[in-house]
Amino acid sequence: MHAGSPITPLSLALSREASVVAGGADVIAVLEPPADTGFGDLATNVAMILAGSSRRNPRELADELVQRIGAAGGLGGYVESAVVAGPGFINLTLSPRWFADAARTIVVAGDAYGRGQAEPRERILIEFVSANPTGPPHVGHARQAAYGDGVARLLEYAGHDVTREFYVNDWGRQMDLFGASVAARYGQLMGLATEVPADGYQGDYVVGVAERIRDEVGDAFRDRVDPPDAEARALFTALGRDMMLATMTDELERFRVRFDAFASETTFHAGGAVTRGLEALVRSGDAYEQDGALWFRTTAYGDEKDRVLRRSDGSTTYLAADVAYHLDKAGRGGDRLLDILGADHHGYIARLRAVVAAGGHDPGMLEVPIVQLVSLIEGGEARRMSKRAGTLVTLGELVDDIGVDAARFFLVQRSHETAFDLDLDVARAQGNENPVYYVQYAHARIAGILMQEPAAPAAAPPPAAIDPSERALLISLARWPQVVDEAARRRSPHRVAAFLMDLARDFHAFYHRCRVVGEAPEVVAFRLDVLRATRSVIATGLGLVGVEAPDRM
RNA sequence: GCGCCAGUAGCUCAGUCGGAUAGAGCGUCGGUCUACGAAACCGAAGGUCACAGGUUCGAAUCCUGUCUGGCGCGCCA
Repeated sequence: MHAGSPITPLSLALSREASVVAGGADVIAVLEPPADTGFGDLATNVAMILAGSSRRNPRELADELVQRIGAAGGLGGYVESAVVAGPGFINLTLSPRWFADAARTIVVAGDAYGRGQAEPRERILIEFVSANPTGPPHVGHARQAAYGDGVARLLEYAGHDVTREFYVNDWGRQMDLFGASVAARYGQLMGLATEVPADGYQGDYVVGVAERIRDEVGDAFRDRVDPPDAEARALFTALGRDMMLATMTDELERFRVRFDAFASETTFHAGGAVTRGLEALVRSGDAYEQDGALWFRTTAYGDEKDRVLRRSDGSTTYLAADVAYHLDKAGRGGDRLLDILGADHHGYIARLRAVVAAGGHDPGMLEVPIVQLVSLIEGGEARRMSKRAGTLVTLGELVDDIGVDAARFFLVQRSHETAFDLDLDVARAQGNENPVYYVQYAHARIAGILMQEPAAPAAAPPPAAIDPSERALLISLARWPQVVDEAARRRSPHRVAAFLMDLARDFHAFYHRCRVVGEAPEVVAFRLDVLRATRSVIATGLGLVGVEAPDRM
């Protein structure tokens, strides 16, 4: 049951009849495309559902329901025939009037067709990508960005109030190492024999960071980097952080991913929020001292073991900052928190949930979708990537290679729960082996026809006959509101991509069987609506996965 | 050893709160441009849905067990 779908009136009318057959029980008849299009346009298993509760023969119930459909004038003239098949399915063949009305409805709704299906509407804070600003974003970040932004767009379209947030992990050991690495490279630029720490950042981009710092400060720190003093370390770390964060956001923006807010780990430390968070946990009895360290009793909330918040040397762990951050997020008054994490962080979920629960919030408000790994295939072989050796493929390189549209479509096409291999040869292809162009081409083709501005009569009756390809196309279009709803509820933008492939296929088949220009007036009128409706839904769907809908290619 | 995710066509993957003969793209084979864009369409071949039990009118889907792969199991982040 989805507002705006041309299937909904049918479903409601059928539900009324089914309730009567069931003796007054409340029934919802779900209408879906049948397994085989030869069976009809839509099918329902409602008789089989009723058979279960009323202990009656499903086929007998179906027969009765079919009679009532006939008596009800074919559900308002929309049903041409209804037949019982198989174990008790009812197959409906719809009338030309339904198809004409459906196309018109979608055209009139335009971009709003499918929008606002969410119930109830929520204020959702979605955090994703969140990385150490110690290097450029890589392919793994790209998948998380494509997924996180896809979910955000989907939730917005479904009617939720969404905020995209990037948590900057700009504090701690990794940042210190990064700062030391930058300082060493700066020293080398000054002609010194400084060396990047063995466990530091070896990538060439660090040289670039050092060069830009040299351009700013000149040789002022020449004598302070071998070894670097505290002030020098802080400066190189801070400048490096700013540059890398700027690189990340620039690259992500080029990838069509923008954030509404940034949260800095350093800020939580500097502002005292980390200390206050730990004190709150101690006060509530959720944290305790042992062996000189401060422990978070996460086992009380389902974790397998307790976790250290403050080490015996007095320094705080990553988790301590996340306590502050998540208490902050949970306390902002929204309904739901989404943390998009990579597969290597899934062991962290129980800890985050414990933070939310210990803060007195419903732990159910926190959802943590896990994005599995993506690897690159080229020439039939896995492309080796190592962060240490600096051979990671960056987001920027990926975009330069295959383009934003292909990158986003490929990365969001597969369920985030599945580790998958991205074949660069296929993604790079400009031709027919590339799925993203298959969908875009459908959009461009429609634009091409509409640009000819074919004339149509203002008000035309439905055409006498509807082609099978038109039936398939309209039924697909009618499913869109439900696709949006399911994809949003399940945080699964890949369902949008899969739908677009189906829709494009239906359109291309229609295109080859049905002409628009030069047909009878009522046929032209109908098919123009079909074209406009299809173009609108494709454009909307592509927009939800961050891909452009070109008028020509 | 424990936890999470996965195992579906030659390859990459959809489909998983039970429904009819299990799908798509790529690849392979064969057709289709003197009519709106052939970046397209039509057709064919290709499957023990990892395996074994169970639940029921009906299981790729739910339950149990087994096998295989990825990731994780730190006073790292």
